[in-house]
Amino acid sequence: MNLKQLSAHLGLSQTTVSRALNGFPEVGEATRLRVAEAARKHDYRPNPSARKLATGRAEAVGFIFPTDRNLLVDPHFVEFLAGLGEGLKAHEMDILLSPAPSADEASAYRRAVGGRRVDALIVSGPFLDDARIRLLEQLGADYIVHGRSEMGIAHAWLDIDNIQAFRDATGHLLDLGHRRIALVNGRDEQTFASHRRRGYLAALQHRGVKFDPALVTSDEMTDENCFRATSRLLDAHDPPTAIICSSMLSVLGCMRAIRAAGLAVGADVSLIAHDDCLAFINPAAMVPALTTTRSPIRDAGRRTADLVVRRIAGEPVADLQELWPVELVVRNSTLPPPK
Amino acid sequence: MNLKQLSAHLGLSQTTVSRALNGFPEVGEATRLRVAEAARKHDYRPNPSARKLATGRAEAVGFIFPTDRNLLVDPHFVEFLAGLGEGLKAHEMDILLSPAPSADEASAYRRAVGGRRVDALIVSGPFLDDARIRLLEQLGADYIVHGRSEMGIAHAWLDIDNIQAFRDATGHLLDLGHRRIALVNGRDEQTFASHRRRGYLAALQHRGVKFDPALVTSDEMTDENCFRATSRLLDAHDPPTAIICSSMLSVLGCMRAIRAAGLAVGADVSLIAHDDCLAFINPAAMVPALTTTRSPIRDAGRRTADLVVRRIAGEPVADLQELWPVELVVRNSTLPPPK
DNA sequence: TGGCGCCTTCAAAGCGCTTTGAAGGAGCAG
DNA sequence: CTGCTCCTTCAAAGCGCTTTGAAGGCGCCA
Repeated sequence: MNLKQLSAHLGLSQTTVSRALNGFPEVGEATRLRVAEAARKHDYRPNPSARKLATGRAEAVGFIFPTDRNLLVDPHFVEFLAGLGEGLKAHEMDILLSPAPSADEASAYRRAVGGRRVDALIVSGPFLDDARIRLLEQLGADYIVHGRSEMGIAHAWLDIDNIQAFRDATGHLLDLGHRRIALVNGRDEQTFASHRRRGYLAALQHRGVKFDPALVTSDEMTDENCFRATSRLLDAHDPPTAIICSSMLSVLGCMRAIRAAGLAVGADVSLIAHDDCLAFINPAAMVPALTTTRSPIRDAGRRTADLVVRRIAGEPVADLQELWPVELVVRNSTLPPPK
Repeated sequence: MNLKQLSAHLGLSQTTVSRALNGFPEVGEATRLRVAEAARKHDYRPNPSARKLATGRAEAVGFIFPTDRNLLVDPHFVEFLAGLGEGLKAHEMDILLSPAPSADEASAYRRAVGGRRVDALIVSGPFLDDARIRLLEQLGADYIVHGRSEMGIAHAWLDIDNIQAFRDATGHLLDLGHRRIALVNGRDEQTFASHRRRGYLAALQHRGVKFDPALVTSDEMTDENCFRATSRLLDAHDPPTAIICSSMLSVLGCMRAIRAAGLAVGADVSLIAHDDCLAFINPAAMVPALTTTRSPIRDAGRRTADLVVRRIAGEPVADLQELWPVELVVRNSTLPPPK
């Protein structure tokens, strides 16, 4: 059943039916009801390709994900995408997924934009200086960043306040009496890692605690890397009494390392991780229950859908920048340092 | 730059240019070269919506993923999708992602099919009796299953040989002298779990080892569930000396439970897990290195792309069924049982 | 030289929708 | 009853591509 058939069936023109269905004001109320009823009865669905061709919009948002980099963040992507999809559904938009190896990333972006397959793109896991953003800007494409970059290009973004989050986490540990606090962080080029480091430093400075560079590690956030980093930290001659880890997925590596060193999480070494609320990993159910900085990444995805729709509608990027506060959830893994 | 402009520029008709670009035989070789050259020079890319409208194809494959079920499998989806995307790119097809809560799943499938947004759908993580397959069959849609169902409906599928895999794993443990072998498995309704159980049983039977139902658990494969299941198993009066776990992601829970019971992985309790080769979790790097049954899920995704394209082209489902053997990789977590 | 067939190219008709510009009809003031 | 406005509906022109059916040009054979 297409528009032509439907309108013939109704004895109306395609124009009127189309307008009735799309909520234009110049259609009589009685007519609109008749049309809506008939459309439902015949399960009429406009052909998306035809609509796209006529309107020039793609009715889809592109998400290009690296297949060989940021390996750990995969689950985060999924959770974010779940939210994004939920949010986009309300706008009848789809997600177009293009996996691409990082070497090919640029061409994947070009293909998506040049091929008019999408109306906008989502940039995820941004770097302080991000080549993708530069490229999209140059191509004149609409996009929105989950996170932020700091390269002097104003863009639409939605980010959590990583600085505040890690300032609070560090502050909490300082309150408990810790002075040797380690930060097991992501790569420095990534904005989130940089911000977390800044928050950590700000808290130390605020309390006048001297910063020891040996207590900060930065690397791809894998379970293995965190295990090693933690082992090294604990083996040092003046080991930390508390550790803040940038990811729930890799904090398991920290916990293993703490136990492998014959220490107890909480009693001997306090532990905090950032929790994006991945569905399959629950800090409250760990032993001991883990103190976290918490911000559901799925909510961010859902909200990003709204922002991207507004961006496509032409809202200026300056109005499309949101910073979300992060909650500190204190559980049992943070205790005063041992005497 | 569109077809009209390009053909005007070349002094040719749209027909000829279109055919030249799409490799039809009735175009002179010289003309074809001229056209290809001009297309490249002007970076001409056909408008996908227009092409879709004209051909009636969507040039996209749909993937509907549950946002509230199978929580653990998210990372598997990503890895599979990475492969699928790689494979589809060669055919200039896209992946259309629709997250949907399981309650809404049917409507998501209907929307994808009825809305002609996709040419085919991928069904992932199938159940022995799967409502999605029933629905797609009823809608007359093309689809391919990653895994299999067993409901008397012939469908296209690509699956790994879970029966063989777990028969081999169990056989390996029996060879080492184990007799109390536990299986920490997924939910029984899922085909992969059912097959693994079958393989496990077949190996026991083959060696004449009596099956003890108390040694088999089946539940959603989360880290937490596996931790609990393993703890319970080890607490029982006649605990297993070996455990086979259905997932790399949750085997960490098993390892924690083994250690929490004061036992050593390998020396006290042998451990095998199935490894889908997720990028961020590496059995060889664990301590001890984990024995696994191994089959890269990304390869499966890549191959599925080919199968789905062939399905769309009209190949009968009977020709589109592939069973992949699974490799047993013996590492350090499987040793003879303690005396 | 005429006629046949093949190779190449073309004009034009869709594909199913949106949207412009215009027309029909009802209601009201003059 | 006429003329005007406003409300509703319509016919038709795209959107950019594919594909059908037809025609032009050429070599070849008789």
